[in-house]
Amino acid sequence: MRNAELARIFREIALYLEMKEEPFKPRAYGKVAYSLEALGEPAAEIYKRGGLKGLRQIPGVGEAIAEKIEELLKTGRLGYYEGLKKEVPVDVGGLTAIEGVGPKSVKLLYEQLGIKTVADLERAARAGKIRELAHFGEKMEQKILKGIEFLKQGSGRFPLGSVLPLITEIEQRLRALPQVEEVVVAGSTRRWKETVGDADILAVSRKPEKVMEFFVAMAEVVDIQGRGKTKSTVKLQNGMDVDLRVVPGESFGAALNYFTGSKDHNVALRRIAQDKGLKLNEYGLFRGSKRVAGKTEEELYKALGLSFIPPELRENQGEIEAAKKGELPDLVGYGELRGDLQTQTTWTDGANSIEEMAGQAKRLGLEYIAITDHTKGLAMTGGSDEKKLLKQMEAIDKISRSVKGVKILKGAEVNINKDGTLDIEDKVLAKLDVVGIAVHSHFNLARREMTERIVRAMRNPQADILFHPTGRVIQKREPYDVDMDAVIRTAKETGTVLEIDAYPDRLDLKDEHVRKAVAAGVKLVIDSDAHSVNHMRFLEFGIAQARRGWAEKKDVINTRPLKEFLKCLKRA
DNA sequence: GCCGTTTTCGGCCCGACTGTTTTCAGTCG
Repeated sequence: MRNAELARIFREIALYLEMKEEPFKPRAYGKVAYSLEALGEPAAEIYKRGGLKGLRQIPGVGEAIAEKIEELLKTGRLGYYEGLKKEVPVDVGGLTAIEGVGPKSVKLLYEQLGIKTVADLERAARAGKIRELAHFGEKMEQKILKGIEFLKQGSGRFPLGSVLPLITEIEQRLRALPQVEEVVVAGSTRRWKETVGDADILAVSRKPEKVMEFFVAMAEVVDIQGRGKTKSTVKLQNGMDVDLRVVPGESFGAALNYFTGSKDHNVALRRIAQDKGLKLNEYGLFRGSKRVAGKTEEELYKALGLSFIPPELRENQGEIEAAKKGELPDLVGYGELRGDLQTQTTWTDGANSIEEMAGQAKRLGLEYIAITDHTKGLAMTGGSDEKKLLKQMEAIDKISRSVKGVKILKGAEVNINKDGTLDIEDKVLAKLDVVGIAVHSHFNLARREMTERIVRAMRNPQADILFHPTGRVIQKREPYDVDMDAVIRTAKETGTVLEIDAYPDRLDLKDEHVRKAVAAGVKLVIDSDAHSVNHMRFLEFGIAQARRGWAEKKDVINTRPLKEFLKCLKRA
């Protein structure tokens, strides 16, 4: 059973317990669901290796839940869950996914009208039966129907790269208002999460009504889900929700902190405040009614006895403990990259020439760029064979004579064959400055076969960098089934560099892999995987990904000057 | 049901907005 399925079951249990008004237990189950989703490896693997004791290492898993996971893994069923389901046999997950419908409503709808599914609810609402219930009314009935409509459109989460331009535009519009003193995008966008469910924008203003008026009237708004003096939520044409919160200046730091999250991080901070006899909310840190901090995030963390925690780390994954001890990593900074090691040109499937890509690198302030077109295994892109590759090397030499201010490195994105060999002869690879290797075919090999294939390729003395190591495309393609611990071990053993692919749909390695690689002392590069000059701006997404994996400047070798960078490669 | 450099028992984050109510419960983030 996969983690996502385990998580779904525990989340449903939490909802059932909430229906029964059980105190505290719902939180415990909900937390475990979240924790399972965030887990780097299958719980089944953990159980196989470490049994019940292993499971209890998972955050939020104690004796009782460990046994429940065991039962699910062994039998595929859970008696406790089935018992709850029998009491109130409804699609609680589906029903509570409707905006405005929670577990209490689900219970009432079932008891009063026998509603079990979203389809039942839609029928009842259309028939005007909802408004007749106590605590419901005509407005709730309409809200439910609207919620079901939105659900059918299936919006969900968005890759950050696909919505960031719009979010930034809204931010700029708000900033231009005369009533607005300050605007910041907070939430998962500020934490640079791979995908965002909604956008959270924070503004400082003494006239919040005017700001709200403008916000809910924007052209992209298709629905106003909430509108108050200080907080409003709208849904945009593309299905994304945007929250705007307006606070006074003296609360800005506390509000920014609260609104940036993550939720778990916030809860942990509030616990620390409690322990110190303080209270933390979005208006500040208070001792009694006296505000002791809140204007800036810096003073807030300081008052809690913590060093400042960069937003990318705020996931309650050990950053608070590290901040307490003053042991936070000195994260690699935006703008610290000196080179880009994966770019494609018109020689294969890129949109721009070698000269144009080099020119863009220079404009972006880079010192070097590797041209890494595909090789012959990827026939559809016109991938290079040995002959074409040698010809491209000559072309680069020629171009280099006229292009000043940026060094063009000769490279390739070499295909890893099914058996782990490479599709270009070693003696030709040896002539290149940088050799990247990557899987582009046979994505569905079994875990062991895929792992052996990639490990074998990494052992090739010509293979400098493993490009996009797991091959996932966010919301489109699952990662290949590869044992990343083995890949990280092999990288360390062989001196192979692992790539963080900055392309916003890839962001591969994932944050947790980056963190493991960094802990193992593996060298990393951050590349744009650009197929046009415009894509080279994606590098900042890769830097964000590295930061979310706790990477420092020293871990990322393309922060170094060219000569030093080249010395870090295996073949140097 | 989980968790612990104040705790192995006694705690468990905090507030805005909505809709339905005449003072609050439910939902959401």
